[in-house]
Amino acid sequence: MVYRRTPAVVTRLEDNRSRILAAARDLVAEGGWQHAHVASVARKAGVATGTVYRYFPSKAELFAEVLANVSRRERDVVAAIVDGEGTPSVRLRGAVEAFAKRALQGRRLAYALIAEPCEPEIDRARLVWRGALCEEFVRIIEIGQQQGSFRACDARIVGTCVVGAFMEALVGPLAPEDLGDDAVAQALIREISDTCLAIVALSRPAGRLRRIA
Amino acid sequence: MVYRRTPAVVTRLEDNRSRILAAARDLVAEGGWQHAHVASVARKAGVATGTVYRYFPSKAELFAEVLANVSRRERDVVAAIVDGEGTPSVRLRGAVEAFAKRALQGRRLAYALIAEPCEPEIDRARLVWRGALCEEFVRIIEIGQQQGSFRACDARIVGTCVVGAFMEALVGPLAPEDLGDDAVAQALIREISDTCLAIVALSRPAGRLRRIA
Amino acid sequence: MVYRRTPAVVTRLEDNRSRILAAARDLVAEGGWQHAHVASVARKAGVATGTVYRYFPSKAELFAEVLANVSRRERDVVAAIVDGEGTPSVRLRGAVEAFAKRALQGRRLAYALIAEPCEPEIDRARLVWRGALCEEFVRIIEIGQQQGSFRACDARIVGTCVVGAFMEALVGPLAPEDLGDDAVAQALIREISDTCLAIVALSRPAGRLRRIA
Amino acid sequence: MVYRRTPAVVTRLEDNRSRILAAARDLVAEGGWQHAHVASVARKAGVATGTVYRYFPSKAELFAEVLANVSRRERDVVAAIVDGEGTPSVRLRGAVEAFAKRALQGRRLAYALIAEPCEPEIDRARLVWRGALCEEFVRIIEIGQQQGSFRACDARIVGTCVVGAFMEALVGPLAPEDLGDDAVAQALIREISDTCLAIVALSRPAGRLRRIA
DNA sequence: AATGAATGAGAATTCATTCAT
DNA sequence: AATGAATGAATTCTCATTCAT
Repeated sequence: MVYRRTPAVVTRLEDNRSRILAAARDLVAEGGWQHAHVASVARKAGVATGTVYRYFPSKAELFAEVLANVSRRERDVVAAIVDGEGTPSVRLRGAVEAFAKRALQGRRLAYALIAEPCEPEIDRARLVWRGALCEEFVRIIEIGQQQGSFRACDARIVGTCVVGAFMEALVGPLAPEDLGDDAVAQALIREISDTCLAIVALSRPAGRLRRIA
Repeated sequence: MVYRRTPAVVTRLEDNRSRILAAARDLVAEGGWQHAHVASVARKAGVATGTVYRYFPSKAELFAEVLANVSRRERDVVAAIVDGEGTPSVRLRGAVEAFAKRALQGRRLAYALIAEPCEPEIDRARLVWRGALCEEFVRIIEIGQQQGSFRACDARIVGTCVVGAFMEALVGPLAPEDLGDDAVAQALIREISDTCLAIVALSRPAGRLRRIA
Repeated sequence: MVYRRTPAVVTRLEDNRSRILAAARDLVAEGGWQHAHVASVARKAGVATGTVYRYFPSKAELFAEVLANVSRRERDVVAAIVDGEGTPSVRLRGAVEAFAKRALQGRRLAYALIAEPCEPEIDRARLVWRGALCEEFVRIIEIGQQQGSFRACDARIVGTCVVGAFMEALVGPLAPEDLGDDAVAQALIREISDTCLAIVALSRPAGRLRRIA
Repeated sequence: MVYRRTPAVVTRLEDNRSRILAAARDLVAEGGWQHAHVASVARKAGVATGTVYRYFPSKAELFAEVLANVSRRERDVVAAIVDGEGTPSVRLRGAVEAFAKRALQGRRLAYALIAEPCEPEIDRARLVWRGALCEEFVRIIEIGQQQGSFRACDARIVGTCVVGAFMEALVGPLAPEDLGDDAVAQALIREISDTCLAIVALSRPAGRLRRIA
């Protein structure tokens, strides 16, 4: 009882909590939601199953926090770039490439967190963070529009398209699987960031050009 | 044997199989894979659970067929447009808009079939059809490139981006939910098809233009 | 209705009944009771599942009849030998060898009918026919005892032992599997019939001899 | 972890595992494999069905262990006698009688474990232990042959016959059912062991004696 | 008489959550 | 605070039997 406030125990508690979170994250990174059972998490964290429930009220909330932790980090990285130096184009390209590089390092995790839903409650958490990530892209698009670098468009919708485009090409089920070669990965990232820039580029789409001509 | 040829029985046989398929599809359309249990399908189809197994060897094969049926239809619609008349730009825009219109009519179903996985076996079927749909977009991009209407790029990657872009904006978790208003839906579709055209448009990306200039 | 008595239909009925019985027997001969489903029987017999129930009130009664048919034939063969010519020893040996030869021609069937139980109701039928077969061996033992050729013993118990001995060696799970070679089969049958004769031979068992000596 | 060493918990763990095994064994002893369902075992053991799966990965492995436990004990008893004192005849007789006495105490169980198959996986376990038991009888026969006490024969085949003979008379479907009377049981056992000795006795089979004479 | 689709009770197995220790 | 065994509802699949046609 008294111990509760002693740093040692707090550390211990935090230790356990962190280890459970880390174990959960690693499990998702390895096998997606399919194998992310509470018992597996506990085993990997080196605690008893019941202990998981001392720190998290339910499986869903545990994994929602896993998702939030990872997603927040990605969002922050992107946000820092959006708020950084350079033209809107440079920043948009930088944000896409930064996200891509990180996602490619842990694609299974990225896929699970981004695209692979399972329980509705976890899905809700995903929605929040996917929205937060998208928001950053909406922001840079709006900045670009204000500066006259990007074409006029509904930034919210186009931002969603940008996110969809690079995610699908990076971690979607149709994304190339053999990215062991760094050069191949670099080329993929380049192509994707070119594509995302094209989405917001000033020039009118080809279809309209013709019609006008 | 003899009965097989009587229209009444043929109808009846087809009826049940179709009703099971329809029930399965509707269930997915309503609640995603989460609630797509064999027992629910049977109840909704008005048959016994065992009857489901007369027509489908397993739950996975039933839902794989649901997925294939819907997906094939979408793929065929898109393919017809890709093989149709008009400039590559007109055709790409047409394909995107046709898919969008249809997807918006049953977004929950579209989402489940496109993005929401569950059992690995069903997932495999999804992959096939998602790949087939993507292939159509790759094709029109390549046609556009050959005719000089679209920019030089890796058609496969960019095709994936196009698919990701419009799917995310249409049925992804960030897609707008209140599309009851037809005008709003029309505007969304327009914006998405503009965006997809922008992806392949001839003009060089804005980011590079600046740098060069 | 009227047709019922016309020979053609009677033939047809008998035809169907026989085909169902034959199909059932063949199925057991191929895969034991494990795969002896009513639907499989019907398919193999070329009739509808429901038709099986026109001729047999239940699965159990169908297979009980299969069992009875085959077993009766074996019993009759053995009975004929028991009632035939020759010394009791010759007849006992003949009966064992006749049974063995026939059993080896269809060991899966023999095993299923003799040793592999499944449903209690079928088991009851097996009991009857196994008893009938055993009875023939009891008879020949008693004849041998009356003629002073066989040792004094409880013919019923020893008859059971004889049946157990040759069945175990012939179709039991420990029986040799590779009897493709006729010479090997011949040797096995010889050894078994020697053994069965030894069971009833006049000489006192070795254990007693020693003690007396 | 810590608890594991406290006797109370060890007892408890062992208790439940044992109770499940005992319940499974009793269920087989009462009704054979027919009524040996996981749910019944759990009910009889006083635990939830899920608990069974904490201790055994599958129904088949649970019952395979039941079978192995009982069979190993029987095999060991027989092996000890085979490796014990006395002439081969005395030992063979002792082994048969020991097995018989034990088998008569739980005939339904003995029958189920010895003869009544059900699931192929359990069957495989049975085969192993039945073979192990048989092996002991083969061994004593070979010992007897080496010492000149038993007749020349294929020990493997004749060992199988011995096992078949006493099993059939003891627990086979033709074995007498009313063995409540100890005297009757004693007489049965005596007759069976006499018979098994006769199988290996030195004297030439009667059939041959006659012919030669 | 024949058909064979439909039935539905059952059986095995999983896993998030609880709770006595 | 930690443990981890126990729970049991939920889910998929099977197959003997029935019955409308």
